[in-house]
Amino acid sequence: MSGPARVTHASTRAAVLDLVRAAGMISRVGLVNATGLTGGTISTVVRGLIDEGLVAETGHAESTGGKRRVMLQLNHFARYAVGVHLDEARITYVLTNLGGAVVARISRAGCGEAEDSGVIERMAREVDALIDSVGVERDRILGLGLVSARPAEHLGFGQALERATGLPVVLDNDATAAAIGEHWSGGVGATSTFAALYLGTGIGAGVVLGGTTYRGPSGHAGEIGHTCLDVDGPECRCGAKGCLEVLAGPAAVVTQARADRALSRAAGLVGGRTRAAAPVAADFAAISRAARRGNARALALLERSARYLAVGARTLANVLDLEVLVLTGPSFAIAGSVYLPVLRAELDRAFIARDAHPVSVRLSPSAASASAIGAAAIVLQSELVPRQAGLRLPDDLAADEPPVFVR
Amino acid sequence: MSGPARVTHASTRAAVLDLVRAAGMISRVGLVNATGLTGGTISTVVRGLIDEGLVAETGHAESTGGKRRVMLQLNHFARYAVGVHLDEARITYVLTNLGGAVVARISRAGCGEAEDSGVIERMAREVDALIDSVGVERDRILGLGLVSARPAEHLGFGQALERATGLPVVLDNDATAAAIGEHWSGGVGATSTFAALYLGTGIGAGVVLGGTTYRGPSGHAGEIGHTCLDVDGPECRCGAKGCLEVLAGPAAVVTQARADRALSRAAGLVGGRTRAAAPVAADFAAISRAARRGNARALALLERSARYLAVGARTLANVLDLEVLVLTGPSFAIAGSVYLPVLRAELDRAFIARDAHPVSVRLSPSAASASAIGAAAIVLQSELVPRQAGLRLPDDLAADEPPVFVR
DNA sequence: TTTCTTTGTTTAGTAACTGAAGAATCCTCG
DNA sequence: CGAGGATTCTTCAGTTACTAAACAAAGAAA
Repeated sequence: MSGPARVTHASTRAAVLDLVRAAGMISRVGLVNATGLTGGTISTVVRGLIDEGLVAETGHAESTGGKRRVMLQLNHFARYAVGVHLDEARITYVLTNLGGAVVARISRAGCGEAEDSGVIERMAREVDALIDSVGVERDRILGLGLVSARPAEHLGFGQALERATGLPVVLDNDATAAAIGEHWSGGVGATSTFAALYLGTGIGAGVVLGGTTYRGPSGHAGEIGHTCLDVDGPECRCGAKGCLEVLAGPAAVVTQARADRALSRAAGLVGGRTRAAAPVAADFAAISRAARRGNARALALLERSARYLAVGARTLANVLDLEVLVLTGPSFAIAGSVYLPVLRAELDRAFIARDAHPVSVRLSPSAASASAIGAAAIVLQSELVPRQAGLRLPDDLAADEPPVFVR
Repeated sequence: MSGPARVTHASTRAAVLDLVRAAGMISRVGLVNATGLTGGTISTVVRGLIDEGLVAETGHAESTGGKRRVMLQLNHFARYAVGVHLDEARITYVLTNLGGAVVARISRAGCGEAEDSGVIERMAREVDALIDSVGVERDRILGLGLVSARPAEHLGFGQALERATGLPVVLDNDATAAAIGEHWSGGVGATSTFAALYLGTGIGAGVVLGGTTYRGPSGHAGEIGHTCLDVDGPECRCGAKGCLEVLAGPAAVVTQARADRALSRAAGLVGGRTRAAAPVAADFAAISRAARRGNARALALLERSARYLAVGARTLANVLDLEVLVLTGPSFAIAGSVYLPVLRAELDRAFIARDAHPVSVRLSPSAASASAIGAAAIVLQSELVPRQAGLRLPDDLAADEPPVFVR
C-alpha cells in the first residue's frame, strides 16, 4: 500500500455522501452505524471526500466517555448546479449550492412553444448571467437540470442547450423535480416514502418511495390529475369523465370564477374566456388574494377545489402508503393556506393505513420555485449520488438468444 | 488459487438464478449479455448453481457459426415451498416446485378467527399431509409462506406455525403474494411494472415496480379498495364516501342482488342479510353462474361493478404508470370473463400515458389459488433471490449521534 | 499519574470481480 | 477428411473494495 489515497467503490462513496447530506451533520462513527460498513472503510471514504472538497470537518461533538467525535458536514459551496424550469408562461433559472440552497435566481417571460435557435441562445446568455452574478467558477458547476411538464418533447432542446452552455444537461418532469428538491433539501427523511403534490396550472405529483425516486417505465408515474372522482362528471380531454383536474384544478377554479360576474369584478379577473396558461395563473392568484381579503365566494371556490384535491390526495396516499405529502408549486405557494388544513383533515380522517402511521402533510417552504430548485437537485443527485448501476436486466431476454432450440 | 469452487457474492448468484428463472431457458452467453458480467464470472457462478442442483444443462441451441451454446434451465424439482392462504372462510395449502408450479394442493374450511393451539396443530398436520402426499424430502422444502388480508395480525400465529412445522415461515399480504406469484411464474417480464388486482370478498392490489415488489413503509401499498369514485357516494367503513369497495366490491354486488327478489330466486342466493365472507363468496359465485346462464339482471350487476372497477384500475395505472394489470383472486376466477373486456376497454380508452405504452390487461391462469401459490413464491424469492441488503439507511440518523453539538 | 473508554487510522488478508489467454466445440470449404 | 475460422466456455493472475484486528490518539474517571 505505497500509493496515495485508495479509490473507493462509487456506490459506497455516493451512499456516504448522501448520508452526510441527509443528516446535515454526522460523525464517522455515525456513518459506521448508518451504513454497516467498518470504521476502516469509512475512514478511507471520508478522507477521499475531504480531499475532493465535498465534505469538511466542522468541530466536535461532546464526549460520551472517550475521544470526542469529529463532526462532518457537506461543504455546501464546493459545487453548484443550475436548475431551469420551462413553464408554459415563464422560464425560471436558479443556481443552487450542494445543499440545494438558492444562491442566484432569474425569472423571465416564457418562450411560448417556439424552440428556434434564438431561444436557445437567449437561454444560454441568461444562464451565463446567472452564474456571473455570483462569480462562481464554471468548473465548479456540475450541470444543468431542465424540467417541464412534458420533458419528452424537449429532448432536442436539451441537447442544443448542452452545446450552447457547455454544461451537461439532464431532463425531467417538473413534479418529479419538485419531489427530488424536497428530498435533497432534507425536509423529509432519507428513506421516507412521500409525494410532492405539484399544483401549477395542472395537477401532478412527484413520487419518492423509500428514498428512491419512482418515475415509472415511461416517466408518467404520479399522474394524479386524471384520478376519477365522479364517474358521471364533466368530460376531460383525457377521454374520461370527472377527472380531478376538470373538477378542481386551478384552470377549473378560474373558469368557475370567471362565470361569476360579481366575483370577477371583485377579484379583478383579466382572463376573459382564454384557457392560456399565463392568464389562468394570474387569475388564480387574483382569486387567492380575494379570498385572503375575505371574499366569501372566492374562498368557497378554493375550498371546493381543496376538498376534491384532498380526496385525490387520499387515493394517492392509499395506493402508495405515503408517510409524507408535500404541497408545492406556484398555486400552492399562493393558496396553500386554504388547501393545507383541508388536505390534513381528510388524511387524518380517512387514510386507510392511519392506524399504522399518519400522513404528514406539509407546505413546501419554497413552493413558488420548487421545480427549478428541484431541477438543480436532480443534477446534484445524478452527479453525486448516481443510483448503483448494478446489473442490467433487459426486458427481452429472448433477443440475446438464438431463435431455435435443438434437442 | 488452489482451493475448490470459489464462492460467489450472494446478490450476483441471486441475480443469475433469477434471470435463469425469468428466461425459462438461457445460455451462459445470454447471461453475460443480460448481466453485464464477464464470461469468467458467469462460468463460476453457473458452476456453483449446477453443483447445488438448482440449475441444469438441458441441451444445446443451434450454432451461430461456432460452438453451440449450452442451454441452462431451472431444475424445477430441486427445491419446494409451501404456500398457505388464510382466507376469512377457507385455508388453502399448496406445495409448489421452484418454478412456482403446484405439485400438491389441499383446501379446508377456515378456522374463523380462532387462533388457539388446536388450529396450529391441525394446520401443521395438514402441511405434513400435503408434503407426504407427493413424497418430497423435508430438507428440500425451503419454507412456508403464510398470507392473509391482514398479515400483521398473524405474527404470533406465524411463529407458532414455525415451531409446529419446523419450516421457516414468512408472512405477507395476500394481494402482494398474488403479484409475486404472477411475477415468479413468468407471465410478466422480469423488469416489468405491474399490479395484480385481487378480487376476493374485498378489493386489493399487489404492486411490482420495475421487477421489485413494492409494499410501502407499513405494508399497505396497493390499497385500491378505498379509492373514491363518488365524493357524494354511500358511506364506507373507512370513514370516506363513495369508495370503490362500497360501490363495486363483491360484497356490494351481492347486497344489490339480494335486494332483487327475482334475481335472488333465479340465482338461488342463500345469504339472506349476512355480510359474512363465506355466504358472500357463495352468492357472488351464484350471481356469476346466473349471468353465464344468460340472466340479464345478474349480468347487469356484474357489468356495473366492472365499470366502477375499471375506473379504479385506471387510477391505479395512471398513478403507477403500469405496463401490465393481472386480474386474479377467487372472484375474478369466477367472473373474470365479464370484467376483463370492460377493464381492457377503459384502459385502452383513457389511460393517460397510452401514447407512450399500452396497459396489457390479463386474466391470471391460476386466479382461484393465486394467493396460496404466491405465498409459496414469496418463500422461493426470499430464499433464492434475497434483495441485496446493501447499505442500511436508518430513518433516524440523529439517534446514532450524541445529542449536543460543541463549537 | 494510571487506567479505561471511545474515536479514528493503518495494514494485512480476502472475496468477488475483470481481462486475457487458452481449450473445446462446431461449421465451412478445399 | 482436415485445415481454419467462429464461437463458447474455462482458467488464472491481477485488481478492487471491502473486513478484521492491531494500533494510535484523545478525553474521562480514579
